Amino acid sequence: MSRLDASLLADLPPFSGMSRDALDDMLARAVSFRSAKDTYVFREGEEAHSFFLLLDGYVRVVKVTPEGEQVIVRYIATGELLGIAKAIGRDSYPANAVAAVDCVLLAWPSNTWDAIVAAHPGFATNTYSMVGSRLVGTQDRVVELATERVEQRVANAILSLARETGRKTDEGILIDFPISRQDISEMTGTTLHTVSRLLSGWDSKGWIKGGRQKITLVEGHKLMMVASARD
Amino acid sequence: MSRLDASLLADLPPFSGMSRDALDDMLARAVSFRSAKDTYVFREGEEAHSFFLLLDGYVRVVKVTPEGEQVIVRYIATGELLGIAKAIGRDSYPANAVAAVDCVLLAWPSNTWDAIVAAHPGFATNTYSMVGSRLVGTQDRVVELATERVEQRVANAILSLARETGRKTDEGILIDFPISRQDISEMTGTTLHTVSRLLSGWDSKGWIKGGRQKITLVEGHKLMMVASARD
DNA sequence: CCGGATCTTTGCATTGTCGCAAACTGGAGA
DNA sequence: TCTCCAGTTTGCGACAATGCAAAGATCCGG
Repeated sequence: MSRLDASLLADLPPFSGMSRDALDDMLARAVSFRSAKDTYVFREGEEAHSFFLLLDGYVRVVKVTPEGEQVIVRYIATGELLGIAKAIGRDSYPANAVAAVDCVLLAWPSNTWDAIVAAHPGFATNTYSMVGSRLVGTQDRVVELATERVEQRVANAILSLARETGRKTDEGILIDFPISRQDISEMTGTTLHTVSRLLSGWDSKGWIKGGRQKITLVEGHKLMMVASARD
Repeated sequence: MSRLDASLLADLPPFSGMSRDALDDMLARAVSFRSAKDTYVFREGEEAHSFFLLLDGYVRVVKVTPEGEQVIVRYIATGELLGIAKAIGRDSYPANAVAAVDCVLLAWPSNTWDAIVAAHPGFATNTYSMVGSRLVGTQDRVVELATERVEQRVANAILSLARETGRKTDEGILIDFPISRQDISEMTGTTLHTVSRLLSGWDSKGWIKGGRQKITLVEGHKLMMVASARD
């Protein structure tokens, strides 16, 4: 396994404002590991033994209903924390985390949380404000689901994915991990059929470029019009 | 204004595990005030000058969309904290807070947050785990909106309200603040018409007892059947 | 390079929910 | 007590979105 260096962490939001020594200390307490595409990083209900930093890749956070329907709660991008149940006073994970691509992660045992927070108050502050952002973001999602139509929600989902995880190509902004119509439907509370109809419509207008588990945003402003249209 | 005693706080979740001296200290930093029914405790976007404890009453947390539609994010019950923007690294409130009935609150200036947290780590821990619960609860709400039908969501909303704020009467469990069909629709992402149809249907079956801004849950298990019906 | 699994597209019938309109009702204030 | 108004109920037509079904496209492994 390769040596890890504090400079890997220095630029990541969870560690902003922390000294090099502090980063070394954090790193010394962590274990690095890989998670292959489509394998679980952790599962809902499982005891929260660790919390994680995603060093490379993308992770899907998924909830499953009693009826077996899946809902994608969020995507975790490279550089973000996940599984921080202990930080919010829970001792089991509230959702499943699945690698959307081959991933590299750092793991800290949950029982080191208190010591880490005590030693690195800046890390604690960063983490709590991230939790706050997620709460606010999730509330916005509730508002969206409660008030907008499917078409608008799907447009918003694609715009968000492009913004947060987009990679520039010569055709437009490509969502840089495999994402199916089914995934989009699980993000927006609809069916893969409806998503497919919408995307193929936008594709034929040249606003996006679709493909198998692939979406390229070509004309973002057109989708923004769709997302905010009164009707 | 009446004298406040630390015993008022001792039994409330935000202060659990804190010493009498600590409670006195918290209380000494706070200001008590009243908020009449339908007045704002704070508004979305406003600078988060204070955070609050609801000593008596109920507060509605509401978001408004650009199109002017309202969404009720949550109800705050007696004994809960609200407006803790500073705790999660925000300097403005992310939603509106409106008194659902005449309320009594305590307010702490936001700039005392750091000092309070430093002096009372137990309070900080309690607060962060409350934020965590709200995040998990809000995520569950996303799952519900994404997968369940209106009928189930309305049933769930009533069951939750009855559980969290219900008062036992001879007819059943009464939601003990004025709540309109419109309010229920703004909690569940539907229209007051649809809510009215559902409630009057359940009323005629004897499962609930409706009234003007009033709902009494009579046969909770029947609503639970509705809430979890496959179809 | 072929076969099969997976993902996507599309047509059609069905329906849950909305939007509009109008009538009804109960309670607060004059 | 009467009046008025906010809140509630209900009918009906419209439509967005679903569910089902089948065909088409794309990729991966042998």
